[in-house]
Amino acid sequence: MLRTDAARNADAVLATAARLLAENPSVSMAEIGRAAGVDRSTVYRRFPSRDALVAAMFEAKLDAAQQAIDEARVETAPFAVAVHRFLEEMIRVGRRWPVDMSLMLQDAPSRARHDEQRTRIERLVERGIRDGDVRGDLPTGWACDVLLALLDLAIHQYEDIEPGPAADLVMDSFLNATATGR
Amino acid sequence: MLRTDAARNADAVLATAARLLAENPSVSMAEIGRAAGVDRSTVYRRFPSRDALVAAMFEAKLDAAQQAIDEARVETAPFAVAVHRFLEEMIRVGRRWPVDMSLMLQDAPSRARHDEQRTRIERLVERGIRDGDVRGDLPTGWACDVLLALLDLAIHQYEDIEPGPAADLVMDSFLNATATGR
DNA sequence: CGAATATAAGACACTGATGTCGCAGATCAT
DNA sequence: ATGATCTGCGACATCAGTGTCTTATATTCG
Repeated sequence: MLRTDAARNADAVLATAARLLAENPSVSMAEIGRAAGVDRSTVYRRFPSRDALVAAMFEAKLDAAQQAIDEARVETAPFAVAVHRFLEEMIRVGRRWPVDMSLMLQDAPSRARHDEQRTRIERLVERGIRDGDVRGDLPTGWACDVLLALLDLAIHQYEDIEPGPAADLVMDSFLNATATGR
Repeated sequence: MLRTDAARNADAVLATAARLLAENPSVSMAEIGRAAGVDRSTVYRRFPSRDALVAAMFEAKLDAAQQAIDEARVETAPFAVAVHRFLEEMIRVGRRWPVDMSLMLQDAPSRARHDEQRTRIERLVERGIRDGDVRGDLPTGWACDVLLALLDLAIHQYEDIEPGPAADLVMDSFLNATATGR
């Protein structure tokens, strides 16, 4: 078990890494450590390599995303409710872990988790199509991609809007963008 | 004046750099050269430094974008026509130069050009709001950001859709997402 | 308090990328 | 064809980042 100060440092390093890597994917371990208020050697003590740090950070983000999707009950809640809960929680997650998942290139285990989470959202949107809430005459995946693109927008470029209202906004644009005629 | 083979090599290096940098912002000069079919020293012969190569590549992309915006007559053509022409041409530009403009961080002159181009699109969307084609009750810039986010989607994730139909799709989602009630 | 654990600081070897140079041979233009 | 230009190849110095190690000091916690 980690001592409390050591655990606090490890958390700070992870959060700082997410923040710096979001802006510059090739930040050095020294810079991450400095920004987190610890020495470079301390970073290496907790994470044996740069890759290990990056992987751990993605795991932390994936954990948070997992919880958000689970709590949104995307498989069982009514469509609109599920989408909105997913959006609001994911806006929080995305802002706490601003790093983009596309940096996680061929990290097999993390990629599998990420793909699985994405699949659950795809299924949610497909349910929206079956229920008549979303148009079905669009290219496969388009509605889902639009939803996620709008989500990214709300996360990174409208940070002054609180998660709740931001989710409202994304939801509104998404439903209109992919609305059925009825 | 450059000899024709030298010019062809320079073009290949620029295009290859855009492609590789899009996937990995820290590709080496050697890798870019190899992918472009020339030696590392040839890359350095044409571009005195890595930064110079990256800057030249962004300039090439900005030139193409400039032409697309000019030809779309975004200030004078009817709103829907201007938007569609802009989208279709920018899809071509974005696919030929897949690198993301956010990598161009503090390159002052290029950034100014980019900001200027973006401002012209913002003004186009504002005209759409004045004309009643786009809702005006959204946060400032939201409609424009949605348009550009959908454009990025069409450029990078639906490459099998031709520029024309892809522009139709983006246009449709954009107009619905930001539609006025009327 | 005192033992266990965490830390900063510095030295070190290693690697890979950058940028420069010279040269022999290939390629283009006229 | 022949002079000018371009190229690949290899060598080289330089630099920054990685990862390892040791040591002396600081912090936590029982």
